[in-house]
Amino acid sequence: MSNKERRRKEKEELRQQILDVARDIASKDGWQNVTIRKICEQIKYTAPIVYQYFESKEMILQSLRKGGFIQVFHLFETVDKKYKAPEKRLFEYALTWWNFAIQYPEIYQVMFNLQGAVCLQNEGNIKIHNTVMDYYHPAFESINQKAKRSEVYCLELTDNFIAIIHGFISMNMANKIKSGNDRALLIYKNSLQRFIHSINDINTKK
Amino acid sequence: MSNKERRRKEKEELRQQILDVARDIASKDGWQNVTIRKICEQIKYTAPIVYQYFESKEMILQSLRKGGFIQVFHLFETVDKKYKAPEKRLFEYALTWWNFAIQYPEIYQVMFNLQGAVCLQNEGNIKIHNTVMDYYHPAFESINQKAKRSEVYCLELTDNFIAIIHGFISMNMANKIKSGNDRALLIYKNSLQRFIHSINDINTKK
DNA sequence: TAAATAAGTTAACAAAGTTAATTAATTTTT
DNA sequence: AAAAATTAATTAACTTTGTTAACTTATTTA
Repeated sequence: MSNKERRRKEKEELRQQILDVARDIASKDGWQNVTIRKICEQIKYTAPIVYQYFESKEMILQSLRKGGFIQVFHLFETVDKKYKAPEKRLFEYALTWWNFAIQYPEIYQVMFNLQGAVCLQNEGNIKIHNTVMDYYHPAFESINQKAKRSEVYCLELTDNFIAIIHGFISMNMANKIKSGNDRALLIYKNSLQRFIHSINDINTKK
Repeated sequence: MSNKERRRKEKEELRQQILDVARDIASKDGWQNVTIRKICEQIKYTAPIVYQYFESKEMILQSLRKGGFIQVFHLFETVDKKYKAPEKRLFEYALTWWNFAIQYPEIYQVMFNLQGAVCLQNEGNIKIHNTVMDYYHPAFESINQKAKRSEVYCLELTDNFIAIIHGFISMNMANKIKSGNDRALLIYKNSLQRFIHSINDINTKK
């Protein structure tokens, strides 16, 4: 019966391989160039095999998206363990996010429908974001602790925080940071500091 | 000879019609569903005709992108005429941008490779952004006037400004604003205020 | 060993972008 | 005004893509 076990493992591995190859092609040639047949070329099988593992091409992307969110979530947890001060945490969430996007741009693209990575399924169906992982939460908590204001207002700050992060990252991804690519991270950090600082001000002035 | 004139005009009109129909389909069904054949169905011609007007499908998108940048640029000029105070201008640029994205999401998508509008041609070839129109400039000027710091630092603030704008808009476009869609604009405005405010602080504290 | 199941391949479809060949319409030239 | 040349448009066809159906080959089960 370890035969069956082995089979299951092999299938699991092939599934993973499909995901890996898709990523690999995306990272080399962009998501437009990820095709079922190219994937199959690399996994040494013919095209219909893929459909034993994924209902459709879109499901491959979706799986990668989900994996991306889970991974970021775990990175956030690590930050939570390592840092306690809310402003430090906020800063580190943002750095984590940035690093993730730099390290795995293809995944970031598929997570946010950027640069030709189209995967509509969960526009509207935001379950993945809201239930599987709520990537807002850690940031929200920290802003909550720091701003000491109404929940509504903290939610607003959180949206603001996310917008800065996502804005910078996607601008950087599209090469639209004018200050130059080498300075991009520095500028990002300064902007974060400025934002976190502005929460302080609001607080102290109150 | 007014025959030739008329012909030229007709051609110009058909070209424009192709662009309009492409937009129309994108706005109704998303960019994934914009196909040459569907465009032709609506302009009452067969597919190869399109290639007399556009080298490729990508060129259609590119033309729309360019048009989008030019339009935003003109809107910025209007703001410049209407408002003189740098902080007011900054605020109005951002509102202009937001309104544009709300009014023409398809165009915004094609301008920034969002939501499946893929048009790579000018990744790298940033000429359209830099020479045809330099959408950074109006914001940059105002930040310059307001912050009264080194050029490098102002450029940095500009990047920050743009990141907030683009971050909010694309988050909103992807329905990721947690505070709720109706509150999105309000939150956006507050965030802008917070940013503009933070420039002030830096200034006065110096 | 025969029957049932699983795994994989080949063949084929439809839709998409694109190009070539061909026909229809118009303009130009004689 | 008729023939030649040019322009406009269509049909046919090619390639690539996602996807499915039909078929073949292996493997497991009885």
